[in-house]
Amino acid sequence: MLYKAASWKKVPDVERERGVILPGKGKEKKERQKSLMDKIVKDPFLTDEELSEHFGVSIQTIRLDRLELGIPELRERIKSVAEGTYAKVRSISGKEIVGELLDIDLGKKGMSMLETDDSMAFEKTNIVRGQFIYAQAESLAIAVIDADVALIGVANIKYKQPVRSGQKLVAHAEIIKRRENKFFVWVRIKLRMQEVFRGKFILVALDE
Amino acid sequence: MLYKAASWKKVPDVERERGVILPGKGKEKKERQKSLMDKIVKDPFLTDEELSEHFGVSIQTIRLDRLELGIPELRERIKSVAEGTYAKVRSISGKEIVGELLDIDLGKKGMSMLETDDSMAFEKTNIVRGQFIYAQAESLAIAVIDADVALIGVANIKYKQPVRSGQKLVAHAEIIKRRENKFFVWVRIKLRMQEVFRGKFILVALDE
DNA sequence: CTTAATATTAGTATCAGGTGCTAAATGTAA
DNA sequence: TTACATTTAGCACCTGATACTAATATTAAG
Repeated sequence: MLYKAASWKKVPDVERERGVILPGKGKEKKERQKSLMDKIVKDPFLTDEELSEHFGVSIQTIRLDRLELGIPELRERIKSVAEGTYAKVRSISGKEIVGELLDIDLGKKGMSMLETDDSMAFEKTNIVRGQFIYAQAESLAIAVIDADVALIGVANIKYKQPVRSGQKLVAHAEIIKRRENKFFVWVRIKLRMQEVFRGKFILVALDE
Repeated sequence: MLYKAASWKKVPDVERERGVILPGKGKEKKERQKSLMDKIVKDPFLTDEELSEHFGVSIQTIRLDRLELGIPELRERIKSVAEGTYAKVRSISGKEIVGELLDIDLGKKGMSMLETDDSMAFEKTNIVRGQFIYAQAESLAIAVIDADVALIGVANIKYKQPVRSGQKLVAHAEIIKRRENKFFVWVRIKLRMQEVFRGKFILVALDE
């Protein structure tokens, strides 16, 4: 789920729910509230006004519903999305290196560090998903190439050990060969002394 | 960079800068503004009030500085962080299949579709980054395995054609061999009739 | 010292998107 | 008809701003 309802604290004391008799309209209300929760989870950027138009009820009703459901106001929702994803984006964003660039010698070699966390791992086992390790390796490989844009042509990779969330991964990349616009890069990722990933990338630089 | 200054549009016409004579205090101002930009880039969640306290100037001065630097207000900054990352997280989130699961025959084969967008691509060229294509392939490969958790052991992959943002990718995965807890999975990703990715994964199922 | 320009601070009106409260209107089932 | 749930309305207030005007330093140069 993108927008965790569970993270909304301070659900207010809603005395209304005590009511023994639930008149007919209760169904409409319940359905609307269910649908409302759904809609906001899918798109937390909706204002009460937009929601009231969508459901054909007044703004006040939407506010009551949010109160009963413990859904915070728009700004808090946006903030929670921003805060919740701020760290993740740092490590997976296509814009930059996945992980932190520790050292780089353009055209030769580079080094990066990735601090893994729960968001990158399987929930049950805390084992970090391969795609994040791959992304660290790929982005470092691209970074060491001294060219504007580089694409992966071929990759040969091997995961040697599972990585648990919370562990710090250090990646080393080295350009071992170059033929015209083709770069051959080796990337090794270590967890302390142990190698957990090894990959050979062939990258193609595009010049425009 | 986490928080793109470049994405802040509508830099206002600041006539002040025309001034020929720049008195002494100009240095303090410039330094403060540089530092201000830095601070906001590092932490976009700071209000004008907090910033004014930090720099020991009035809120108005902070506002003037923001105006001159083209930095939007707090709420817009938070929103931009949230919006900018919302799509990315959805498509790369470890929780689910990257792309949409179209068909699955557990233990045999599966099919998924990924609609690429700008957030997955290089800005200059619109070419989709390999890690997203890889993530689609990997997650589908894991999905077809009829086991709780599977890890990638080895992967042999090849990107055959660049993919532009906006294009729809259809991935087919097929288990071709199984030896105990090791699964051999082929994944092919096509863009219409053309194959853009081909990979062989060896997955290891973990049972606890 | 005076002047002109810059830099800073102050104050007011206004806005969006709410909260929190009270009160009234509108169902609806018994 | 009544009791209760549900919905709507209205108002004061809040935060973090914008937009604007005006006053007050600060400072370099004549």
